[in-house]
Order: sequence, then C-alpha cells, then structure tokens
Amino acid sequence: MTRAPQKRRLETRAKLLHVAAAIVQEQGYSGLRVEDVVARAGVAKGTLFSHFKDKDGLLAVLIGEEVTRLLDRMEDEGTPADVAALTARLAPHLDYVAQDRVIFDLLLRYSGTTAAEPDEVVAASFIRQVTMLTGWLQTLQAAGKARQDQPPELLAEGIQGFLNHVLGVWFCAGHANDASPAQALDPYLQAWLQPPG
Amino acid sequence: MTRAPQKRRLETRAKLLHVAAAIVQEQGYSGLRVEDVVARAGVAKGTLFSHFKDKDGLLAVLIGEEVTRLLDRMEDEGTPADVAALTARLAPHLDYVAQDRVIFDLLLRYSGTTAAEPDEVVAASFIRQVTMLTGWLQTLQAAGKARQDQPPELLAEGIQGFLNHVLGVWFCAGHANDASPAQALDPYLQAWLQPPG
DNA sequence: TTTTATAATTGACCGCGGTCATTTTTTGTT
DNA sequence: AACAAAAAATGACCGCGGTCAATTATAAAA
Repeated sequence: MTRAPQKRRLETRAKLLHVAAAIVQEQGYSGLRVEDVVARAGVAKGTLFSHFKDKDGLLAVLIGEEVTRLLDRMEDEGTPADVAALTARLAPHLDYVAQDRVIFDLLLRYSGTTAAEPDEVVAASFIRQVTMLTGWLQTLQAAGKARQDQPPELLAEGIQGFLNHVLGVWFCAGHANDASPAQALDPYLQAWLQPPG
Repeated sequence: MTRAPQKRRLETRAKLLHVAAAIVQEQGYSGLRVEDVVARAGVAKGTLFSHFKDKDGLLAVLIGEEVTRLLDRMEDEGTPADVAALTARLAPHLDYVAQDRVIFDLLLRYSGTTAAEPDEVVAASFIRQVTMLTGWLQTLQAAGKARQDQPPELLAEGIQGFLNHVLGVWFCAGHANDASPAQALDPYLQAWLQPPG
C-alpha cells in the first residue's frame, strides 16, 4: 500500500477554484455553469465532482473566502460604539449577500451551524460571525448601550434572524425601489437591543 | 375573435392538483416528480407547465392550501392571552414547515411579500398571517402583555424573522436530537415582546 | 355545415447538474 | 527496470426540470 502525496490533486483543485472565481467575476454567481468551469480549466466534468460534493460545494468555497475577507475587515475596525454603529458595521456583509440570491440561499443553508467540517469555509465563517457578534454585544452591554436582561448569545442569534429576514424581504418584495437591507435592518436592531425602561 | 370558456382547462388543472396532492401524501413534498404527476394525470408534460410556471408553482398551490387550512384553524382559536400562548398558537405552523425543507424554502421565497397576484395562494396566506399576527399583538399590547414601545407591525415582522431563523437552524444543525422549532422559538418571542422595565 | 380564429394539449427536444465504470498517472516495492 | 496498488482523471451516460413549434379540440362567424 502506498500513501498518496497529493501535489497534482491540489493543483487541479486550485485551478478549478481560480477559473471559477474568474467566471464569477465576469458573469456573477448565478451565471456559473459547471461545464464552463471544467472547459476553461481543461479537465473533465467528473474531476470537478471528485473535488467538490456538488456545484454548491464549489460555490461555498468561493463565497466562504469572500465572507472571510469581509469578516477580517470587520474585525479590524473593532467593537462598534452603539447600535447605529453596529448596523453600519454589518452593512458591507448585507450588501454583499444582497447582490445575488445564490449567496443568500447558500448562506442560509449554513446559518445556524454550530460545528464545521475542516473544509467547510462557509460554516466556519458563520460561526466566526456569531462569535464576533456575541463579543461585540458583551461590550455593548457592559457599556450600557444594549439591554442586559438577555445573554449575548441569544441577542446575537436574534440579530442573525433579522439579517435573514431583511434579506428575504429584499429578494422578494422591494429590491431596487426599496431601502437598502442595512437601512431595513436598523429598526429591528434598535428595538431588539434597546435597554428596557 | 372568440372568448374562451375554460371548462376543459379547469378540469385538467384540478386533475393535476389532485394527482399531485396524492403523490405528496404518499412520497412527501420532496418526492414529487413532474413526470409522475403527468403520467398519473394522463396528460403530457407540457400541459403541466402551461398551468403552472414551474414545479415550484405547482408546489406553491398545494402548500398554500395547506397553510390556508392552518390559518383557518388558528383564526378560530382567537387571540392568545399571553406570549406563551402565542408560541403555542404558532407551533402547528412550525411543525408543518419543519416536516420538509421544500416547504421552508418555498415559504421563504414568499416571506416579505406585501402584495399578491390573484392566484398566488402562498403570498396571500403569508400576508394573512402577518395581518393576523399584527392584530394579536395589538390586543396583547392593549392588555399589557407585550411591549408598547414599538408598532405592532414591526413586532409582527420581527416574529416572522424569528420563525425563519428557528426553522433555518432546525434544518441545518440539530433536527431530531434538538428541541422542536416551537420550543426554540419561545425564548426569542419572550425577549422580543417583553415589556421594558 | 363549412370556415376560421383561438384555446388547449402534445411530445420530441434541450440544458445542465451529477454518476460511475473504465483508463491513465503516480508512487512504493522487489 | 519491472511490477503492483492506489490515486487521479476521464467522458459516456442518466435524471429531471423546462421549452416550443406543431397538432388537435372547441366555439363563434359566415
């Protein structure tokens, strides 16, 4: 028996991801077709599916990387000072998801995940987001800028729910004519986090 | 030019819906295949797509009818007396949606809709649900059982968000081992509706 | 009745995601 | 170098949702 070094395999995978990212850049997420990816990568169709469970698996990696980048930026900016700042901090994420329903559907499939497989970038980034939110809320609570009658975890999960709700409305009802998702989010956050009294 | 009486057409449509409902009964929503429907209805494939925009359009009618039935029952029971009763009132709906991801995905696509086409049963029932919720919340507010610092519409939409959140978690993370969606919903409602102070 | 315009239905066809038995390439062993 | 065994890649094939030009049924007009 032999142990398999996977150098060639890693190259193929990288090439697939690179090509897919380029296509997404040109045509958007919903314009990505498996046939195009394998054609431009110069590999057979089956190869793609030996690297990724399905088309969504490929998309998940791309989207996960993008979300990771967004989270990095959020983290750099530190804890928001109040609820309004919290909304502003979440805006880039909302804008990103709002650009294409495919992103929303995929993220929704992972939201609520509490444990991630090593390669599940999306699940991992979701957990990271909830953790970050929880941390922020703790700070806000300590500063008296958020209600203290609930644990920060519950508040964070609630916010997650509002994010999904606002985006759902965005993709269904209004779209262009309506306010931006971030604008729609704000009243929920204000009401949800408002210190009682 | 002639006006077309659509008797035959209505019969075909009814037959398709009847057959589809039977298949759903036997195989569940996710087991429904267009081929089976048209085969058992004794019509050609194209016919189905002249009656419904796509497979989801057919499912939407079936699901919409079921949701309508659930809403009828909810309405009969009158306004819940407090938040705990509200959770209980929403439980049947949660249980129904929790039974199959197809339902959740489809309802999510319509949640947030503010106006319905005449034949869009799902959208109509969604609006009805929000309206009913808003009414209930008004009563709860008047009785001092819910916070009065926010308009009932906002509270109702917030609840909608929590419903989606809880169901999303249900389909992703726990499923069988976890608590029921209704159980998971309760803390959110308690926190969201709690009168400040 | 014959004609004619339109409603309703048909089914061959397509696109595209996903599978899997087979073939090619790589790596470790003698 | 020759061989065996596992890894990696292949591409013909399938399932299934959805399309559309062609066909048939239906009802009003001549």
